[in-house]
Amino acid sequence: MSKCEQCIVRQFNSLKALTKEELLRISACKTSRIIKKGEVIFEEGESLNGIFCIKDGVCKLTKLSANGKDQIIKLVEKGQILGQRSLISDERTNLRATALNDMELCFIPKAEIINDLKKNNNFTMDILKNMADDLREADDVIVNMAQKSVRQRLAEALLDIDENFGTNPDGTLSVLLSREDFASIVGTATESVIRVLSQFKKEGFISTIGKYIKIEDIDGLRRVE
Amino acid sequence: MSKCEQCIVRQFNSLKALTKEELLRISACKTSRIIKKGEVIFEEGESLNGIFCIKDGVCKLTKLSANGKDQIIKLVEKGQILGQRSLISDERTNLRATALNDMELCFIPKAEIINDLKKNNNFTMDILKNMADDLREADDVIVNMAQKSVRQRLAEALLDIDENFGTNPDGTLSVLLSREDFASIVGTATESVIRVLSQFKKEGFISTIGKYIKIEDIDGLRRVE
DNA sequence: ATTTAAATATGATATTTATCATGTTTTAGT
DNA sequence: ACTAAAACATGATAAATATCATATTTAAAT
Repeated sequence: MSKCEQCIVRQFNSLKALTKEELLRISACKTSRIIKKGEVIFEEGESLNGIFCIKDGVCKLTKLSANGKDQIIKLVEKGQILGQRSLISDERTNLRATALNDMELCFIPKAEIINDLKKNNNFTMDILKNMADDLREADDVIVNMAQKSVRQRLAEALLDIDENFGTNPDGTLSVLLSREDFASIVGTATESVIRVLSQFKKEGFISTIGKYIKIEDIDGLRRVE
Repeated sequence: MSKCEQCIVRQFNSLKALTKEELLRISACKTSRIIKKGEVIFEEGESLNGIFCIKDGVCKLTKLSANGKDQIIKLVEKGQILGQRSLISDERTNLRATALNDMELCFIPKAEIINDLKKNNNFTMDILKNMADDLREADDVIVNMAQKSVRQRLAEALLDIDENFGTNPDGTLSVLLSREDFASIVGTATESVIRVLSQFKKEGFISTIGKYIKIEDIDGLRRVE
């Protein structure tokens, strides 16, 4: 089993605020898991009892709507932590996490880390900062959902993925999403996504290489009204 | 100037986690403000440098969209705290706060309370819990915006206000919002709100007394599809 | 009290988006 | 390599919602 102290991934999340001693203890009790693409990491309404540190891969966090459709609330990638809220309260998760590609996760039981949250103020403050950021992002999403068209939201989703998850060597977006996934981010019908993507292609904003999407005119996408 | 130690309002927010000594110090440095209906408490993008404890009244938190329309993200009432995020980071506010009725606020400078955040773990944990709750709520709003119709969202907005802000003695909703405010919560055009409210009236779900709305058939509203 | 402005209301119409139908392409499994 | 299933694509149409126009009512200001 690899050691947390030497794990690079930790630098990208709140665990960086832990002391060497705290890390050693966590390293000793953590368990590693391999999750295949499409597999569910945890279900909506599940009790987590710990946090996941994403060593590799990307997953989607979704919430089931009353109409039976899934809504993607957030994409989470390597370096980030899942299930922070399980540390704060005993509530169940409000989202389901599903792997978008093969993933490697480390699970740290709540019991082993809850004391650090209480005693290491740097750690707590870092988690607070993360939550504050998440909250600000959520506010932006709400405004976009409420005020922008499907076309605009899809353009922004593409830009967002480009900015936050980067591209492959050939310039295609590194996170591979189905049209249905895009629909679930944008909050629209799959057919609408397909139509708008076709338009974007005709307008020269994007191109496709196999299933992958490549942004060809980033300023064009930004200007979409 | 009234004293924080004796203030009932404090019981409803994170300040309840402070010790007697901490409260005394805060009480000595806080300033009280009266805000008239319609006045702006703080602007989007402002540096706050402290938190507001709402002693009386209700305000709306809005974000200006690219299309020039305001989106109401949240209503905040007596007992709650505004500007928690200013304690966590030095970032500017991402929302504007506007009084919906006459308000009484206490302002506590960041410098006086930031040490409590670092030293009093109960206080920090309570703020963390609040943020976690806000985040879960925001997730719900995102799903509703993305997946539900204007009719459903307006019905839920009415139910939400009824549940969280209560009613006047005559049964009308105690928070008075304009049709434009409702539009800004639901994320639709003012005319659409007016039309749907008229429908709800015809269907017997609500009635109006002057400008005030009264829910007549709460289960009917809940069943709106 | 009178005027003015703002909020509410409603109709007509345009635009956006969803839904249904159907066909094609791609992927996965044997 | 072949078959079934899933994903993608596109047209036709329906439904939801926005926009524009125009009254009417209510509130605010002098």
